[in-house]
Amino acid sequence: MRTAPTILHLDMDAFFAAAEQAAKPSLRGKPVVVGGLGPRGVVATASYEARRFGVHSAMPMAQARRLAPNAAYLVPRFSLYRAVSDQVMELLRGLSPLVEPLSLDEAFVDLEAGGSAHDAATAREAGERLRRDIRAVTGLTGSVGLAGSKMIAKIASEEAKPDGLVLIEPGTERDLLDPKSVRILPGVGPATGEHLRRAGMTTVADLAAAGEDELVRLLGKAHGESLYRMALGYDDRPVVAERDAKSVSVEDTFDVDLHDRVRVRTEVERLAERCVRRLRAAGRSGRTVVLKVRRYDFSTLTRSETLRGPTDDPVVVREAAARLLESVDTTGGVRLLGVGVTGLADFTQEDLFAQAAAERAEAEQAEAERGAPAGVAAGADPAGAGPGGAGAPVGPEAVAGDAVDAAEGGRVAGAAVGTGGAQEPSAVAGDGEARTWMAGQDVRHAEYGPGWVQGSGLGRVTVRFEEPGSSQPGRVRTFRAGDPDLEPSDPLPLVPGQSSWPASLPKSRSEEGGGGSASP
DNA sequence: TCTGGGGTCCTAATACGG
DNA sequence: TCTGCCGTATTAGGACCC
Repeated sequence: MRTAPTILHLDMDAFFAAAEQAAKPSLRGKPVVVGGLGPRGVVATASYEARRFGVHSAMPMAQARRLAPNAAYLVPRFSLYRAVSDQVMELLRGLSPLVEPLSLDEAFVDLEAGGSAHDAATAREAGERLRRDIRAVTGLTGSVGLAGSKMIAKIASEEAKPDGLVLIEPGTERDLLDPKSVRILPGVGPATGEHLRRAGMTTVADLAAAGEDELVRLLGKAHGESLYRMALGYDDRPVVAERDAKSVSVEDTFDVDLHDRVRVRTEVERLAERCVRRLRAAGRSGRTVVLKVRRYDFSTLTRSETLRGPTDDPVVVREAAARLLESVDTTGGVRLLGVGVTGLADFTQEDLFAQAAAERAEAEQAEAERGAPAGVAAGADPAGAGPGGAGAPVGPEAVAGDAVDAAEGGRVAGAAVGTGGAQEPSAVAGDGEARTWMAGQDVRHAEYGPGWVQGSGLGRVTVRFEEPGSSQPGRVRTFRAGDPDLEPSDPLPLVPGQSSWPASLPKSRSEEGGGGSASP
């Protein structure tokens, strides 16, 4: 808590959707929905135009389509959002070295630590200048909250949306908080909100009036105490620049529940490989392997195993995940599988070789001691099998809607090496063969230049030829899906001629980017 | 056509060494 | 030797966030 409103919270407005609209002139002013396009997809971001139809994030895509049948439905392109996000974060770091990113589109900045503001007037000035700079560099709008604490700054930026700035003078926090729903406080979600409602508390003022003891009785010590402080507007959490990740995980929801035990096992192995690839890319290793299974009825269970030391060996993680799967009942069907690693450490290569060897030796010894034939589980699957051995390729079926797999269809093509799925390379095949085109993906045509996929199916792909700088909607043309003149391309800067735009987007990051919904 | 993916943090039960 | 207690890990689950 400080006496000057020098903590800034920036929240980009409808970020994914706004970036798509900036990239695709024909979508400006129209409802745009970004999210998973598979049968089990959900909305990641809806443009303000789409929100008017009642579409909002986390809504099942099917419901969104019913509400706004004429909106543009696009798969997320994380490479684009990351590039824009990098530009924005760079501007924030110009204000202060103390920048705490919360996600691609949100961050706290400690203006005081950066010397860019010391009172309300200078803070407001810095905030307005930031908003102008963001618009100039990215073409997008962001909302800014300024306050003496993180919590209030975040609530202020929410108040400022869209495209505004709100400054809360320290000392006036409770005027802002008191009438609001308990749900605006961080940590109060659907469950806690309902809990509080049943206890007769719906506003923040109700919480403050109830007192700390009552909240602790209701919600437990940690949650109750922190909630009481928040309700009074007390929050002295500092802005923290760098925070190391504490876990790495990957998961896939399947378009149709998996029933085949063998298939479940191959999927777990694929996920383990993907997880390790991410772990290694981050230069980390982990000690605890976690398996996550969501069953047909949406019940979720996790199983974990802690190793004797951290590892980044794919064999070790895969085998641990497979062991964990043995203890899970999957009859009835599996909706989602996930593999994660926690207890992260920075790794050293030597340790890991030793670790893997020790791990295997120990396992074999254990088997031997039990009198079981050595290495039934371990030996059955030689290390060489690799990702290629995993699972039937996901068949991109033109019929049931395109967007079968990972978010970044287009760019993934350029990075097929890094992405375990056997299906992606199909997009990179140069000729005749049918390719997977994802709604929204960037392409370039040898004759017509840059454009984006408007739709695909039945061996055809429809492309609109326009780019961020175009002043009006571009022409639409349809090609054979296998047209050799058409190829995936990287996103262009939203504001032409930006020197801060990554010249070549980092291919190695392709592993992230959710939406991965694998066809059975 | 119900309900993504990648995280963090908290709690409670249980195990274990002393 | 048995029992109680304490602190620490491990494991599982759940709430929450974007």
